[in-house]
Amino acid sequence: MTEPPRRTRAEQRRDTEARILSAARETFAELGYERTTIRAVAAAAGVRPGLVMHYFGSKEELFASAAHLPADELPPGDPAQALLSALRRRLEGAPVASLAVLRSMFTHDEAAEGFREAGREWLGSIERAIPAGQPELRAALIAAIMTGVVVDRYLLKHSALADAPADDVLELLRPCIESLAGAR
Amino acid sequence: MTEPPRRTRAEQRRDTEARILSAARETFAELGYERTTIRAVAAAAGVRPGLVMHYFGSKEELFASAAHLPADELPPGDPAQALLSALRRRLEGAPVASLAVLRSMFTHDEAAEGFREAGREWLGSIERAIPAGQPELRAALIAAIMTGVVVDRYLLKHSALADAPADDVLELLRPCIESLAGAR
DNA sequence: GTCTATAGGAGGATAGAC
DNA sequence: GTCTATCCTCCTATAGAC
Repeated sequence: MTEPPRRTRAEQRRDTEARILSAARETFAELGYERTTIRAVAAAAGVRPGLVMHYFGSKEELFASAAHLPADELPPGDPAQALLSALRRRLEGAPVASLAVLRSMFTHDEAAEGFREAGREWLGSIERAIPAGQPELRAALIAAIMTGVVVDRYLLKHSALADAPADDVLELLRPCIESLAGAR
Repeated sequence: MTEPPRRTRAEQRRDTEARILSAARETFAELGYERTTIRAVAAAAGVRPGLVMHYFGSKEELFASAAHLPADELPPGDPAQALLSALRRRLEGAPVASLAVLRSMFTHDEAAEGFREAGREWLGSIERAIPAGQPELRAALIAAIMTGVVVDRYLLKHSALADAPADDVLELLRPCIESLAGAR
C-alpha cells in the first residue's frame, strides 16, 4: 500500500482557487458580468458559494482576478505584417480571459475600463508605426476591425466567420490592413 | 379665454406611451438590458413603475417595443458603393433603437436573436452582390467591420473614431470595402 | 389613466460552526 | 480549508384604490 499523496493546506487552497478561477473565466466569458452569479461559478467549480466569497472578497474582485486583456504592443518592422501576425494570434484559439472582458465591456464599467486601458497602449503603438496621414484614425479603424472580427467569431457566432480557417480570414483582410497601415 | 386643449384618454395614453418608449430606448442603449430597471425608465419618463408594467406587460416586452434593428438590404448596383452608402447612414447619427440592441446583444438572448435575424437578410444580400470567391466569408467580414466601427464609435468611444467626420472614415475604409466586395 | 402597496424571488454578502 | 445558515437589498410583477 503506498502512501496517499499528502497535500498541504496551501496546495489544497491553490488548487481550489485555480478551479474557481477557471470556472469564473468560462462563466464570465459566456454570460457576461451581470448574469454570472457567484452561485453558478461555485457550482461549476464544485464548491460552496461562501468559499468563493471567502477567497475573493467580492464579485468585482473575482472578475478582476479572472478576466483581463493581455498587454499588447506592435513589434517594430513592417506594420501591416505585424498587425496580421497579431490578428493571427487572436484567430487561432479562443482566449477565454479576454472573452470575459469583451463579453462584459458593454455593460460593466470595470470591464470597459480594462478594455480602454489595454487599448491605449495598443492604439498608441499602432499609431506610431503608421507613416501615412491621420495615424490616429487609421489606428482606430484597424483596432475596431480587429475587435469586430474577434467579437463576431467568438461571441456572436452568427456568420461564416465563426468557423472560417484563420488563413482565409487573414488573406482576405490583408489588402484591408495594408491600405490602412499605409505602407509607403 | 380660449378653451384649453382637450385631450382624450386615448391621446393622453399615446403620449405617455411614447414618452416611456423614448426613455426606454435611451436607457437600454446606455446601460444594456440587465442594468436598466423599470424603475429607472419610469423615472426618466415621469411616471410610476406600475404604469410601465401596465402598458407593456413585462420588461421583455418593453425591450421588444423599444429596441430593434431596422431591416436593411443592399440595393442593386455596384456593391462597394452601396456598402459605403449604408455605412454612411450608420455614421451620420446615433441610431438609438439600434444601439439598445447592440449594447444588449452580448448578454441578453432576445437582443442577440434580434441581431441575428436582422443580420441574416443583410448578410444574404451582401453575399449575393459579391462576384468574387468565398462570398459568405467576404460578406461576414464586411458586416463584422461595419459592426466593429459602429460599436467603437457609439458604444465604446475610446478611440479617434468616436468623433471623426464620417467622410474621413469612409475615405479610409473605401479600399478596404472595395477589396472585400471584390469588384470585378 | 395613473398611482400605492406589496408579494415573491434572486443574488451578494456576512458570521460562525466544524 | 470548507460548509451551513441567514441577512439584506433590489427588482419584476400583481392587485386594487382613486
